[in-house]
Amino acid sequence: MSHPSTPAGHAGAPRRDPLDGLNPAQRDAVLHVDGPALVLAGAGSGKTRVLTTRIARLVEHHGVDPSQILAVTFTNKAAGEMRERIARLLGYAPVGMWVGTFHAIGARMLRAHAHSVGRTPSFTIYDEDDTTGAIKRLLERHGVSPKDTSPKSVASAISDAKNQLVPASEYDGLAKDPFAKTVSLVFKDLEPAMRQANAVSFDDLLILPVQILRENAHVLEQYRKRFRYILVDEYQDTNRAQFEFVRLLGGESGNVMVVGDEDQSVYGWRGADIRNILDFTKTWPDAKVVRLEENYRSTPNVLELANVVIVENKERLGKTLRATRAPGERVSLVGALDDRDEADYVIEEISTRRATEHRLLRDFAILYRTNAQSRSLEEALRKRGFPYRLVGAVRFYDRREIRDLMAYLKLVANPADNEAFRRVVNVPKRGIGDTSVDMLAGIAERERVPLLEAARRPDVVSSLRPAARTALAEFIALVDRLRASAAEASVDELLRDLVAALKYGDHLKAEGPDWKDRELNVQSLIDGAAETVADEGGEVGLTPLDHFLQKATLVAGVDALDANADAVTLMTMHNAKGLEFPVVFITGLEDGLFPLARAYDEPAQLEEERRLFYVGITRAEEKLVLTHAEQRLRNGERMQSRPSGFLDGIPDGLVERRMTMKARSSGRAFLSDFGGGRRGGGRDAGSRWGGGRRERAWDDTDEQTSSWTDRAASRRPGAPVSFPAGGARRSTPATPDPSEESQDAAMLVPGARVRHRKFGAGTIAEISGAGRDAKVRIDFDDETIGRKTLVVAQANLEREWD
DNA sequence: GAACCGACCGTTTTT
DNA sequence: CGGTCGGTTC
Repeated sequence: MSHPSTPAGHAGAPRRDPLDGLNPAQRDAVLHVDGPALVLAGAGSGKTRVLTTRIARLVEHHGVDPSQILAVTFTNKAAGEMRERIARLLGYAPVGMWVGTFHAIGARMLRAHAHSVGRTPSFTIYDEDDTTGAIKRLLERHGVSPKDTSPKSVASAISDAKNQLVPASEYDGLAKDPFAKTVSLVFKDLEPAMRQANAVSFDDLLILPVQILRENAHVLEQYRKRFRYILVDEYQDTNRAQFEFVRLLGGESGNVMVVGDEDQSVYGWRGADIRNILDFTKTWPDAKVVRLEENYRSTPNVLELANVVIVENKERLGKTLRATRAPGERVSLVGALDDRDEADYVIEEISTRRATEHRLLRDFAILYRTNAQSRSLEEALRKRGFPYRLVGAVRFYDRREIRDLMAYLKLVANPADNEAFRRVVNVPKRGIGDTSVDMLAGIAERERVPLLEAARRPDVVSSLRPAARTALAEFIALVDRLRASAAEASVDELLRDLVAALKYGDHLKAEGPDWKDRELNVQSLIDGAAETVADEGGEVGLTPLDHFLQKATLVAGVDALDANADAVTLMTMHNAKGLEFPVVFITGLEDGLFPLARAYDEPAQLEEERRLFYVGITRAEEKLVLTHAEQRLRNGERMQSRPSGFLDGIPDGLVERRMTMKARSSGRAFLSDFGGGRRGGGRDAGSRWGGGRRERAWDDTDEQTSSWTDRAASRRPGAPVSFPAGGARRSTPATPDPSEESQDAAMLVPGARVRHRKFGAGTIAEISGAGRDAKVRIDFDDETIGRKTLVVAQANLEREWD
């Protein structure tokens, strides 16, 4: 591969020494050759440069064959960038090196050993929906209604177990409460069912390779020999299974270099275990530890804020970012009236800065905690006519038309894929509804064959209506025909064939007015397929279709991010990890939203939220703007909010506080107070803004929230305000029905007997908070349930009179 | 079996 | 508010 545009590609021209310009710590890490190493890399400290330079050195100076290197990244996009940078350093693209996400690498390994876990190399990767669907079917088989045990919660319980490498057999022993028992039931059935469908889940991509490595000494030996050097990026986000994978492959030599930042660990909810990085030196006691603390990305102002924020956390190895750049603008903290006002402010600010600072739209990123927040921002951008790219919310591959066509392809690649079969057997409508599919499923289960096989049986066919009979025959014929051509045809050819045979265009037109967009999506799918065929994965014995499906299933939202487009970027802070922008807005800094309300209970969760804030802050190169709104539309309901607790510890002078025009003219007491700095006065006694220090329990804040809400309500009669208490999940007029309120209030007394839909009867032990955040601790009569803390507004409790 | 309608529900983050 | 699911009707 030649790189005519990169200086490194010029033959003969002396390449700059890659070690030039590295600071001592970076150099230390780069020059490390054998043995384990932990690189604690603060945000913006040049860790990618360290990783790529080290790999290039291993190849160039230590005679390591590229095929002996395994590099794991967090996203496919990061993998692509790493490849590119290594190629640039070397002056050529290395062959045989494995660079990819854990999932992609796991999939690749699994293809090679599919037989040993009862799959063929053409196995399907079930996405979350597919896996949940399969679980739903198993629940039904056990006569469990998906109503009282949601398949999703079972799926996530199983996923948690898998990520911690707890097998079904072991889980069974641990299952105590009724829910866990149900989970266990399904868990045991899941692997056989997945085998039968020749499918694996996302989690399986991690745990099956681990299983293979554990159970086959020779395979393990083979991979250990092959991967002499292992590098793992974003190590703080690895889970137990990934840890074990690395540990196994690392072997005794332990040529494992992990790079991470415990302050940026934000995937605990997905099973990531921050201990992996905190305890790395326990696993490898002789590991070399390098700290990269010099930050090349952000101005001192931004960094100082980042440090102030993160220092509140306890679970840290501890490091402090040191600025290398010249001081820039101060960080702004802006109070807005509501989410629309906030959005308008942000877009206006972008507009101004673009004009006065000659910035491109792609220099701006707007970050938020939850995807739902993108809406008002998008609206404001559209109003202005600013192009934007939205990362993550609805992935391309999640669109219905794409999923349908992909399901056809999956079924073609893997005729045992029952989830795919169910999805498309009646798309477009061909008269094969639920009853027919249920009948098929019954036979398939009895005969232990996939649905598609069952559909071929004569007894099945004869019991269908004539119309359905021919329709089913045609469907099978189509799948068979595509399957025959899949061995040779390219994926885009297959897709074109499929779309024509289904008259898919007509189908889309019949489905609704947005068919033009959807048709365009189909076209991009075909175009994308045409491109994918071109880049070769280097695996043997697989069809282009297999390659395509695997890649498509494992793409993430960020992977699609086009760095060249001149557009404002909108995304969650999770998605922003690893990215940087000259100007960054972090929006929605309000209690209950960021940090999310549910994080209050658990200190660990609150720390994770704070780390997420830290990630957001450190995305900014030159200018950071933090915003919050007084009220916000959430679930179609107006919510009153107060500024995030994260803002409390920020000293005056570090940020410049402002308000939008609307917020100022609305003249709220707390906002003017807020704008004037952190003096006492004008506020309720005990207000956080009244100068209290940071070390305060979170529990005592609820009361203030509600008292403030009440005050606001009384100040502006008639204003729609979300009201406290007892499952009142709607906008309530400022004068709520008193009977309703008192009833609810009467219920919330310690000692009162209540009944919960799922947990049964119990006694209230304790009450905390008020309003929407009110929580009750209940001792349930059922001992297997025991004591639980529930949010009143969600628990739907009934008073039990006895 | 399909189209329509209303109830419900849920909202963190993603490979 | 918006999407999904289940039930009802044709």
